[in-house]
Formats: sequence, C-alpha cells, structure tokens
Amino acid sequence: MQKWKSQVKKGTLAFIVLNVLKNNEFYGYELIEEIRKHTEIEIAEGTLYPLMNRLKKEELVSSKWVEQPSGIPRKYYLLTDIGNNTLNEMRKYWDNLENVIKNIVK
Amino acid sequence: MQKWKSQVKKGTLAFIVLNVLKNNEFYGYELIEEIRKHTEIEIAEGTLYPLMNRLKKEELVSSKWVEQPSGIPRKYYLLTDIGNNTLNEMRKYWDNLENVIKNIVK
DNA sequence: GCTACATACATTGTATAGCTATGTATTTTG
DNA sequence: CAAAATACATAGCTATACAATGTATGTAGC
Repeated sequence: MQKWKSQVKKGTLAFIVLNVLKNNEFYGYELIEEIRKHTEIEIAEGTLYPLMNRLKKEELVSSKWVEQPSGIPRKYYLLTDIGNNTLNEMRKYWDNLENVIKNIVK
Repeated sequence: MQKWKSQVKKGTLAFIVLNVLKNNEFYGYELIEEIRKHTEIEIAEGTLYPLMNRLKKEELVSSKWVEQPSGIPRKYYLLTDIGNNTLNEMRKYWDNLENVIKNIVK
C-alpha cells in the first residue's frame, strides 16, 4: 500500500501544487505545510524542490526571491499563463478520470 | 501533458485493473480492450503484462490458463482475498484523494 | 551557552512503473 | 496470400517520489 500510494502521487502532486498556486503565491516550505494541514497529504522536501524546478523548467510556474527581515530568504512561486492553461487541461483530464473510476468502482 | 498523463497512470492503473477484476475474471488482452472501450484509457501491452506479473507476485491476483478450441490459450486473472482487502484500502485512499482535490480545485 | 527543534533552501542515489519497440505464435479477413 | 487482429511476453528508456544528507538561520528549553 505504501508503495502504491507513492506511485499514485506521481503526477498527482504536480496537479495539486498547480491548483494550490492558482490565484495564490506560496514559497516551497509553505506549500508542504499548507498541503499537509489541509489535506493530510505528506510531501517530502526531497520531492517538492525537484518538482518545483521541473515545473519552472517547463515554464508552468515562475519564482522570485523575497528577502525576510530575519532568516533565510523565501522563493515564492506563481503560475504563468502556460501554467494556467495547462492546469485547465489537467482539470479536464482529472475530471474524466474521476468519473471513469467512479463508474468502475460501482 | 502527455508525460503528465503517463505519470498519473502510475498507481492508477493497478487500482483500475483491480476494480475491474472485482467479481469478474478477465484475461490480459481482454482487460486492455475492456478498459479502452468503457473508459477511453489506453493501456499499452508493454504496461499491462508486467503490471499483472507484479500484482501476481504481490498475491493480489491469481491466474489460470484456459485452453481455447482454437487460438492461443488465455491467462485469466482473478482477485485473491488479499487483493480484495487491498482494493478496499485503495478505495478509501482514492476516495479521500478525490475529495481533497475537489476542495482544492474549488 | 548549549542542545534540540523548526524554518528554508537544495542535491544524490535508489526504486518503481509506464511506454516503445520488438518478438513469438495463431487465427481471421480482405 | 498478405495484412490485421488476437494473445502472450520481455528489454531498455525515461520520469518521479523519497530517504538521506547537506547548508544556513532562528528560536525555545534547560
């Protein structure tokens, strides 16, 4: 089961992150916290940071450093136009998948 | 998107196959056809046969050869008790994931 | 003051799983 | 009789989650 859960996350995490970033800006560490609190989905740091770099390389998100009064500067992420369009396509695909499974489970 | 869809399938396909096999017996080639017709999800042969071998190794399914009056014999798969229990756990997890995403998408 | 923990970034190596390509063999169809 | 469909299978490639590890700063407890 644990192995399976890890596999289900592949692809799903990108979708979740993009959804969370829709209309919001978050920095990496905050994304993990945010998602963990609201959804009980655990994202390892070793998962998130490479994920964000991939999303950036694919130009689905952009980032900017924000200095803090104290502590380590934060790298905030926000959706690009491409990211927004991709997210809409993903939502369609997910919606279909959800229905397909709902019918099979019945 | 194509890359993403492929990633989403990881884990999802095992879940779908186990669901299809609940209360039914299918052979490999038939599973691909069945799922393609009813769901528009394409499963490559190079995906399914290794997948079925994994499920068998994990004792979630068992198989039996059935000779045909003509043609190549078919390997039918059916859920084991372990497979049934695992499927129930998977359903809970999926149900939760679905709701989580539904809330995030809103 | 020192230890532990939390915050915040990042990389390396490993395991897993989907997919293309390829292969074998039989049967059906044009 | 050639092409497509049926039915199995594997090897190699690629992508991604995760544990482990590392750096650096700030805070809380003793």
